[in-house]
Amino acid sequence: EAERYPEGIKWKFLEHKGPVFAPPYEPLPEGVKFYYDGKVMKLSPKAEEVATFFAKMLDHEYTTKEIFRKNFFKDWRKEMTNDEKNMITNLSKCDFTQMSQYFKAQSEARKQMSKEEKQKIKEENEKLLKEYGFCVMDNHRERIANFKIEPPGLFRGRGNHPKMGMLKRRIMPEDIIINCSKDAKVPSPPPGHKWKEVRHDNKVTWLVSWTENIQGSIKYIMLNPSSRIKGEKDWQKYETARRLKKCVDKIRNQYREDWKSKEMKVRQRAVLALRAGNEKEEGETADTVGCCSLRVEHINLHPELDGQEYVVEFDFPGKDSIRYYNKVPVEKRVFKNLQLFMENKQPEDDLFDRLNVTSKDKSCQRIYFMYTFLVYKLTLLLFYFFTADENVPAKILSYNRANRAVAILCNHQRAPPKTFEKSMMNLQSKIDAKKDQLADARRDLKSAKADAKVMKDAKTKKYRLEEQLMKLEVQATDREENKQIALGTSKLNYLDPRITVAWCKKWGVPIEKIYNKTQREKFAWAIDMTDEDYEF
DNA sequence: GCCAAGACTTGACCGTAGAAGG
DNA sequence: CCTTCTACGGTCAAGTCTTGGC
Repeated sequence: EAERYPEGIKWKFLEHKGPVFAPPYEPLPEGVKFYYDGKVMKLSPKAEEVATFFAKMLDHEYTTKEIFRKNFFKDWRKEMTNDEKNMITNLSKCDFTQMSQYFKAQSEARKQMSKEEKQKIKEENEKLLKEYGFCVMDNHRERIANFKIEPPGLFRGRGNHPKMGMLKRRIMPEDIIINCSKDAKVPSPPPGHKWKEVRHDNKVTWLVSWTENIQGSIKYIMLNPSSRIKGEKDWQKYETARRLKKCVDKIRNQYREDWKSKEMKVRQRAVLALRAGNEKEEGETADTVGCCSLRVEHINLHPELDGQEYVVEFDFPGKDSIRYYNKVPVEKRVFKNLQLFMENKQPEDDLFDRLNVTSKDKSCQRIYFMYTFLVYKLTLLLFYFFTADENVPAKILSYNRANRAVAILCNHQRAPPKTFEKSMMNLQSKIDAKKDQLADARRDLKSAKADAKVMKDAKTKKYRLEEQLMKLEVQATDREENKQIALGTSKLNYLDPRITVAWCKKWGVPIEKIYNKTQREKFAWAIDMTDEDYEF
């Protein structure tokens, strides 16, 4: 309901306190020794700090990887004095165990702190949040998402990242660009320091930015998802998806026609159907692909497989190097086209070689709406799975099942929780105990026939136990089905929250059962505007 | 018109507060 | 009340998509 701004203008007034910097390095106590080639060695403060980054990760698999060790050692040497450089020439001769043990002891001590000490820390955090965690954007006090600057450490790329282990340097005020409005009070840099720049750009949403040294990319401090500026954008996303709903059939018919096109490029575009997977700089990042950047080696074609015709077998590393493996039956025309695209190519050649994903080719534009399409498709899918069970736990199960169907489609997997089996067994024994109780209650009820009051009590008890048992059983089903599925991403990013809100209202499910506090804050706009007849 | 830089969204992972269980 | 477990939220890497400068 707030005033709309002209195209591109994101705000008129913006004031904040600037970022919170990582705490300065605290040198190790005298007693904690570092050994090189079996001999004690006192490191210079800079070299010591970088050494502690490695020591802190000693138990992690990263420190066994060759690329990680090589990158770390190279960057570590840059921080050493000449003497240290001459002395320390082999990482394998470095002994970080005392450092590592010291940090473990510290974290143990933190756990053992008294209630009062923990309370004190909590209060300090709250104070910091209160002071730096909010800004004023136009007429609202808004929560900032990440007001703390990322501390220095070793870069942890995912998958086979060529830069893993490199030193992520400490960010100083001199690296920081502050963005605020001209009429706002400019945050003051820490004493003795200056900001790199103060600018007043209301065509962007960020408050603070800096350039990180690993990829040379820019990092930002922005607002929380609960903020107006994020909420409006989110809302807009779902509105675009709703508009897509109106023309999706036309688009589909068009690309089905294009499967027959004389022009290879048009065919490729039509088989691809949507755009995902930008080009990446080789050697700068892990080797992962999206559908535009699929290579011949990532698919296998089976004219027949397990009783199905025209099956495409996908096997490729996707975002975060998560493996995508799936066998998908496709229409004959798609299959034949894929065969054509693979002809006379090497495994490492691009499957869709005629499409330039970065080009502004107008004829390709209509397929350039990856999120929109996902949002559209997934929201419909959620809707499709909704059912109306009579009790609330069963309704929630059915909601989660719908959510799960979406997550599976998106390949949102998770490693089963470490304690999964155990917690499942615990739950099962609770169910068994409940069943025993219920059997007892049923027996009591039978033998209570004579006395009306006793019988009434027994009935209530039986009913209550049945209710509790049902809840436990539903919980067990839900947990079992969710073993390897991560619901968060699809719930937070792809499913129109208004559908969820409408569903909750329609079936009398409290919204807190579906969205936790953070999620309710993020979707406040949807909760406010939606009634039970909302249609996507 | 191209494309690198910039902006913004998505996503896995991890530590821990606080709920649940004993 | 103490211990155990798990959901939550923070963190930051890794994507997508837009913009602006040449």
